[in-house]
Amino acid sequence: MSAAYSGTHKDYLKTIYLLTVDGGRAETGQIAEKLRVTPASVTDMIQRLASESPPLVDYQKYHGVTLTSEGEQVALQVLRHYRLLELFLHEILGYSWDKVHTEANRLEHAISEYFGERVAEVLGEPTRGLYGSPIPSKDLEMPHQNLVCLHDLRPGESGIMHSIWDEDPGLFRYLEKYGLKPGVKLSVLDYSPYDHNLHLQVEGQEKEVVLGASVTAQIFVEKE
Amino acid sequence: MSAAYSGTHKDYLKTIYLLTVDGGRAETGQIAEKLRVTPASVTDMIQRLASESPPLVDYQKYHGVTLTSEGEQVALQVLRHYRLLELFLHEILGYSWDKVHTEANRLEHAISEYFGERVAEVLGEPTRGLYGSPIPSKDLEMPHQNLVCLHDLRPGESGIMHSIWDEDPGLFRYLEKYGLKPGVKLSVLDYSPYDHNLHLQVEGQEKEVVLGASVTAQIFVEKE
DNA sequence: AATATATTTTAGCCTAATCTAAAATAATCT
DNA sequence: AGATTATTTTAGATTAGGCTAAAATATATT
Repeated sequence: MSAAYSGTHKDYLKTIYLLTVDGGRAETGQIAEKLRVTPASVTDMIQRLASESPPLVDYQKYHGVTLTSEGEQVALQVLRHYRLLELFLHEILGYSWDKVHTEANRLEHAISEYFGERVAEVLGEPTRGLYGSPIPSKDLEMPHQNLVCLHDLRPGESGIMHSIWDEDPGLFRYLEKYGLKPGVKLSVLDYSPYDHNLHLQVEGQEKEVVLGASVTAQIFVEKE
Repeated sequence: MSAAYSGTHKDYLKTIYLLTVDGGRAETGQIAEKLRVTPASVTDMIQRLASESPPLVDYQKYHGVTLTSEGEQVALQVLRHYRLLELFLHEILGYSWDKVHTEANRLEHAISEYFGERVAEVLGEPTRGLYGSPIPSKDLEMPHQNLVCLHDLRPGESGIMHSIWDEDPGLFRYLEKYGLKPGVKLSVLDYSPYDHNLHLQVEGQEKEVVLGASVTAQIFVEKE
């Protein structure tokens, strides 16, 4: 199936995917930051990705990139492996949240297709990974979901906590203290337009939870 | 503990270790063959390994290398990870014998120290891997064993099948047909000096097993 | 001991992925 | 609109690891 793209190629494609799921284009600087390389290196790599045949990205000078459908296939494949690995490290090898990220990244470009599928089977073909992140299926379909940003919910609306942007373990642990973890139901009690705080009723919590905009902007919920 | 040597360095060190356990020096050509690179590349790499500080190999031009004790530490560390991985792939992920080898090799230089130790724990801190290969302990001691080559046993002597040289899955499956696998007791019934065949009594087998020199030279047994 | 063969080393070159510094372009602010 | 600031791209260099072809050394054979 998938040709043998280098591990580095794959990193770029995964990153671009993540930066463009919401529809925009991925900018050189953003990619550089995520990948911790210089913008010059990104430009370089992007141009190589664009001149593969078939091209893996659509590149417009000074205006960032999007994935072509070929690029997206590769990205989804990588993302599948990556998220399976995260889950695997946590569930089978007992890794803590914090350690999962780096190790999965390193392993990601070493594992074979076969390894990925073995892991998937051992884990019971999961469709959700850590932090509730969606795992593309074997034939690279993203599990359907009606996700909105918690920040955009208003009083009376409710949903199920799904995942957090950026997979930041620190934030994750912070939210856990308020009973906020993937799968938990929540509803919005109040919203104050001045500070953009949201007052939430969280399933299993007595007291209401108040979160600021910088936090709610990070949280995805599946709307009911 | 161990500095961050590159994955390629580690491959070389592991290979050199395996080629020198029996006391000799590893020759450029042998290393090249195992690693499937040209002899020129090997010379190059060897020289780099020799000029690390501290040096990882003892190199004498035109006369191959041995590991320094620093090099051996690294090699044992790699070997530990490698053999843990092999076992892990087989036991936990259900890999067949044949597939284990390549995947373990690829994974080997991607995994962290921590990963290795997690795997070790999940497997129950094993001291023997696939094919009965010895796994260095966490503090890099090789499990003690009184190994001899089956080829050197004579009528009346006996031992326990331990492992095969080169970890060739094909040969391994062949031997399995005669009940010969790690842990099985065997004794030598007869030896013919003309063709160097050995006649064996194998535990659990009715008929005696006759093996040629090219096969017995590949088999290690733990002498009683 | 001299030659032939085999192995190892050197020398020079290549590619992928990165970097820095300078040039080009885009975005922002008065 | 023009000037300043920020971002992106180019150009040229570097490093690791590998290659080929030719030179050096060792080993084997007569």
